[in-house]
Amino acid sequence: MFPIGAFARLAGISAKQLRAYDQLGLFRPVWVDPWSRYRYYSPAQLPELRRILALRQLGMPLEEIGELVRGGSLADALERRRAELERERRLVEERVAALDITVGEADVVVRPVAVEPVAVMRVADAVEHAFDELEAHVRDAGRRAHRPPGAIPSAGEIFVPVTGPIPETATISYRRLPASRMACVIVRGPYRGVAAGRAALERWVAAAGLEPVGPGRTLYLQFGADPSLRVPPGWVVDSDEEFLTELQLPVG
Amino acid sequence: MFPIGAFARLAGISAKQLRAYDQLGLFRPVWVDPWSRYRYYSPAQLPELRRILALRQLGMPLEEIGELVRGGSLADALERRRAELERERRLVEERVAALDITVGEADVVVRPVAVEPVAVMRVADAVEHAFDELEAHVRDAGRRAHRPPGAIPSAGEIFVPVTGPIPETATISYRRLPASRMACVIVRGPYRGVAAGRAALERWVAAAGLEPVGPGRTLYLQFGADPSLRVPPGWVVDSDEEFLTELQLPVG
DNA sequence: GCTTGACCTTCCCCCAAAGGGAGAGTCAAG
DNA sequence: CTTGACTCTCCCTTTGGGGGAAGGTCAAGC
Repeated sequence: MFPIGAFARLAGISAKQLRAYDQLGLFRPVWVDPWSRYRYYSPAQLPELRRILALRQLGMPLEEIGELVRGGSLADALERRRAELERERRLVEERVAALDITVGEADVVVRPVAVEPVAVMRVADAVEHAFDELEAHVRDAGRRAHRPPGAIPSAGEIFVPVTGPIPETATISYRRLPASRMACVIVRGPYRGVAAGRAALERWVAAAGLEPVGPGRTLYLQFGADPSLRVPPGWVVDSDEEFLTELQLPVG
Repeated sequence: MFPIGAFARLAGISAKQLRAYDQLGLFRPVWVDPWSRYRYYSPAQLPELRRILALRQLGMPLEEIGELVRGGSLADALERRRAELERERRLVEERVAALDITVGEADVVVRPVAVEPVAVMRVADAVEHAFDELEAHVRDAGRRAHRPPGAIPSAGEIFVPVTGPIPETATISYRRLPASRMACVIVRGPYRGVAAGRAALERWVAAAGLEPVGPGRTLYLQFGADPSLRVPPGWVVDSDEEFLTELQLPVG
C-alpha cells in the first residue's frame, strides 16, 4: 500500500487528480486512515485506473466515465464518443479550410439566424419605389419591427421585418422566414460591391465543405433613403461609402 | 445607435458576450451614457465585430484577438493558429484510431515518463538469480528507490531504480533511463501473457499513427519473490494470477 | 404626468478538468 | 525529539461563456 504521492508517480498522474477522482467517486483509495484521512492505494488498483485514463484519453467526460465504472454500457458510450469525435473532426477541418480562405478575404461568419416575421413584396425593377411602398404599408399597420429591411434576390422579393401579421394586399404578403444556420458576410460601400461579396461568400462556403440549403438573403444594415420616407432611425446614412450590406447564405 | 439588446440581435450574439468583450477591451460601444451607464452601439461597428467573430470562429483565443485589434500581425497570428489546428487535428485522429482499437482491447495509455536513475545489469538466462544479486547490491549501497524493478528486453538488461549513483561492478552499472512519452499497457496474470500484451501494444501504436522511437521497457508492478530477498514491500504477491506487468514503448 | 413592462446595469454563482498555493497536520528517518 | 518530506482541506485561477438576482432606466400608452 502506497500513500498518494508514491502511487501517483507509479501511475503517472498527479496526486491532485487522484484526490479529484476520489471526490468524484471515480476511483477510490483501497484504504483511508480514519484518523489522519491519508489515502492509501495498492498496485492492484492500477488496471482499474488505467481503464479510466484510457477512456479519458479518448476525450470522454469524467462524468460519463463515472457512469461506466458504476456499470454503464461501454459499447454505447464508445458509440457516443465516436459521434462526438466525428463532429470535432469536422469542426477542425472547417476551421483549417476557413483559415486558408480567411487570409486576405472578407470576414465570413457562420451563425444561427432566428425565424424572421416579415412583410414580403415581389418586385420587378423599381426597387426604391417598392421599398417606399412596403415601408409605408407596414408603418400604417403599426407593425414595423426594429430590424433592418432586406431582400431575397433569387426570388425577386424584398422584405421588411414586422412584429406580427399584417393585412395583405395584391403585392404584399406576410411570411415567416425560416430559422437557419447562415454563412454571413458584410459588404461595405456602394451596391456595386455586392456581386463580388456574394461570389466570395459562395467560394468560402464551398471551400469550407458546406452546402447551400436554400435561397440567400440580403440585409440592408446601413443605406440611403429619402428623409420623407421616415424609416426607423439608425440605419440611414448620407454617403454610399458608409453603406453596409449583409449577405447571408443558409448552410446545412 | 442601438442599446445593447437590439445590437446583439442585429449582430447575432448575446448581450452577455458584448458586455464581456467590452470588459476585455476587445470591442467597445460607440457611446456609453455616463449617467445610466447604458452601452450604445452603431451598425457601423458591425464589420469590426464580424472580424472578431470570424477570428473566434477559427478557434483563436480572445486574448490573441485582442492583440490583433490593437494592432498585432494578422499573418503571424494565423500561422500560429494553423500550427495549433494541426495539433488539434492530429489529436482527434489519434483518438478516433484509438477508439477503433480500444473496443475489446487492452487499455493503452500514452503518458510522459520521467528520467529514471537505475542500476542496470546485463543478464543471460538466470533472470531470477540476477534480480537477487542486483537488489542485494543496491540495498547494500543504501540506494534503493521506492519504485518497481524492470527490464529492457531488447537489450537483455534488468534494472532496479536507485536514488543516486551506486558503485559499479563488472556486471552492474549506473544509468539514467531517458524521459520519454510512453505508450503503456498493463498485463495481468502470469508472464506467459506478456508476449500477447506486447504484440497488442505494438498494434495499438501502429494503428494510432505513432512511431516507436526507442527500446521498450517492462516494469514488474506486482510479482513473486522469495521472502528472504527482502525487496521493498508492496509489490510481492503470492499467486501469479495477481502479477501485474507494465509494458512501455516510447513513441514520438 | 404617471404607470407599466421591457430593458439595462452590476454582481455573484455555475460549467470541465485541472494547476497553484496557503495553513495545518502527519509520518518516518536520523 | 527534531526535521523535512509528505499529506490534508480549502480556496483561487484558467476559458468562454450561461443563469439569475436586485435594482436602475427608458419609453409607450393612458
